[in-house]
Amino acid sequence: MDNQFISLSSWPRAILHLDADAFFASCEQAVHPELRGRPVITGKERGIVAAASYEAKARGVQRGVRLSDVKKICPDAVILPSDYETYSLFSVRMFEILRRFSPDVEEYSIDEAFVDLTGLRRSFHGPYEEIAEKMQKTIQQELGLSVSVGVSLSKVLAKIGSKHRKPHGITMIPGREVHLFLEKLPVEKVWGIGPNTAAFLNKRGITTALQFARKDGAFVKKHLSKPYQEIWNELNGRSVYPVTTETKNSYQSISKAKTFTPASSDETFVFAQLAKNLENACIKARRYRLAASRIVIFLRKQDFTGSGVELRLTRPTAYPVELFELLREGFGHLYRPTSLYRQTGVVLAGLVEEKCLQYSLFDDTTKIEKMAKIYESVDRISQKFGKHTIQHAASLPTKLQAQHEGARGDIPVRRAILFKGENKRQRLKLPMLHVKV
DNA sequence: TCTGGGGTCCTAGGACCC
DNA sequence: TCTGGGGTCCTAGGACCC
Repeated sequence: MDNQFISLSSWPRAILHLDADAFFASCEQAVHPELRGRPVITGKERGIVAAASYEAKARGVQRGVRLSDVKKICPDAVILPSDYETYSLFSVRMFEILRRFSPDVEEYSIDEAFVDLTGLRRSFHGPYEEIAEKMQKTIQQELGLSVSVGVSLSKVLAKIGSKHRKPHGITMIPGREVHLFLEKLPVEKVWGIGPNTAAFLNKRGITTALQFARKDGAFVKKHLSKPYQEIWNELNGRSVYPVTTETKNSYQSISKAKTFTPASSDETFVFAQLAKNLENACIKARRYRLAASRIVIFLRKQDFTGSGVELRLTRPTAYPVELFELLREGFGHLYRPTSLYRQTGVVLAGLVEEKCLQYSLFDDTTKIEKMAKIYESVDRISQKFGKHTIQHAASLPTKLQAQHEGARGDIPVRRAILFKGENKRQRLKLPMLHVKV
């Protein structure tokens, strides 16, 4: 019989995955009742569809489509800019509702969560399916949002469940039925298996999730790395990914990028965009009390090709004033007056906790402390009166030159640019410059 | 398939030390 | 000077995710 999916290694878990349906568009419809029943699209600021309500999807609108094309397919669509602050509020409230049912809630993304339901039937006096129904209903009633839910033995299986029927579905995948879901599922649809691994598996005759799950452990161990061995276990009903309740409080890297239209070759303007990204990234870093020891900056042209540089700092920092000179230098290596640019970006990497910072003998500690105080005030004021109430002059194009000259000689980061690297190329899809200083 | 603006983790190989 | 065995840290690159 096909009961090999019943977990043998430990007490079977009941993991629930919840995924909000057309989340951004649904939030808009919840806030603006007059939009209910109408095709709603968000992403106006970017010129492409970020999210489409089911009414819009029914008319053939898909994510990523250009808004100019949307108007042809669906002339009556309501097109709105994305309002992340509102969506975040809905998100927080949705997670709060889930915590009424179980303390083990993992906030996986703005519109997705995992909940460990194991053992809750007793206190709930009913089957897991009823818990899922009650959650779905509560979220609908209190927030006006539709969600889809999957419940199974592991996170990977629960995800397959929540995707199985959308919108507003509830899909239970008990151990004895796992194979029925996996046999119809192409292996590349499994969470964590991307095009590359799928191509590899296909070459070995594995095209469905079931074929992968049924492959023997020796094969998996021999040909695949740890993440895929874990997925293989999860598909077989052995839960190896825990539901983690801690909310994120640190980062490995922080990046900010912004695309602008029309493209520009104006040096002052493009640099101002870059400086603004740096400021935003630093604001976020300071909020988490982090400082960067490496910075990647990049420029992209109209066809999205472009180039980047990596800058290494002699001392980690999250204060833009210490970095503008470097930024200028790095920018100088990338910028070509004859190119039209569409995007600039900054990545703060090598992040370390502020409290772990050690100053070397050469650092002017009183100066650094002074700067810390200034930025504390800046951050406080920004919080109170909105972002960019206070801004560095370098990100204001007109004042750029004056500020830059004025700042020179006053910058306490002692030097820093290093260079280089083919690295980040893949992730950013950019060639990195080699700059020796 | 990419769009776009975020992120993560894993692995192999080199540098350096004993 | 070379050989060898072992450990640790760092980096670049790869693959995926929402």
